[in-house]
Amino acid sequence: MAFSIGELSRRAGVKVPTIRYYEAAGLMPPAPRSEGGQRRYGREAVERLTFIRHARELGFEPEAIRELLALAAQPDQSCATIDAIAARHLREVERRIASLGRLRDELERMIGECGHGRIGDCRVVETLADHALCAT
Amino acid sequence: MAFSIGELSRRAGVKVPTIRYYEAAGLMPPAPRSEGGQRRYGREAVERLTFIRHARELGFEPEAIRELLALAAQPDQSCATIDAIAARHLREVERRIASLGRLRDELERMIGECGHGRIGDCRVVETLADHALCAT
DNA sequence: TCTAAGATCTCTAGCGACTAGAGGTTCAAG
DNA sequence: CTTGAACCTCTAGTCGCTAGAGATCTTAGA
Repeated sequence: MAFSIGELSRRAGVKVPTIRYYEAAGLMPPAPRSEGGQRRYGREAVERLTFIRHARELGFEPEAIRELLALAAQPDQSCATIDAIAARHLREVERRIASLGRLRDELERMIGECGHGRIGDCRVVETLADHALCAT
Repeated sequence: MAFSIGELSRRAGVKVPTIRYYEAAGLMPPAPRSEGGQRRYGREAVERLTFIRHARELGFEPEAIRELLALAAQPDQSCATIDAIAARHLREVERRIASLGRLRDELERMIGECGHGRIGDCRVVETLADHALCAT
């Protein structure tokens, strides 16, 4: 039921010192301690930590992650507050999906042309250089 | 035609010191200089720099960006080489799109429930905590 | 043509987010 | 019990920027 930081590290795929760092940075709550002062974790810690890792890999900054985590905790905030925050993140997420979609199409096109025996010209730079993708 | 680093900064939305840092880090090529030793840029620099910024915002590490830029430069490498690199990036991009798609759906659901006058429970953490999303 | 304000130059130092020891304590399998 | 792996805190280092300091270049206006 309660396991060590090493076990949490293995389950969530996050290095031990990084977990301690996240605690110090306020992304993870202070873990309860054993008699001897070692951190003990439960199932929720794995979920929270895995979420943090995925969100980081997707390019979200700690501040944005903090806000998403707060959304999840939602300590009886008003509907309007939650709605505004969620809507803002939704727009950002949609922008990213659009950008990645273009990059995907371009990579697929290149690979497709490769299959037909010729080296297609690569336009990945042009694909993601589009200013329409900028945050406004 | 040839403009300054400040102008490039404005056009690409990247801070001046960051541009110099990218040059030192090898993400941007060494810029040609004016008589007095100031950097001068052309249109391609804006595209390349904007690409780098977008890719960074999407969570790609400098090493991955370097590889994508190399793909774009493609100095007559074999089709197989290009294909392998592009395919690897394609898989990664598809993983990200899938993750972001889930997050989008979850945010939409929350906002939808909000519109119906109640505070929906937030499952964004569970949404991105899924281990199936991990790089394998 | 000259000049002065604003850009740019290099260099060093700082910050955020980790990451890697050092030196000491706790845990748990045998 | 013991003992070795895992954990603790603390300091210091790396990476990707970011912010000065002090000197030089550029350029618009007199």
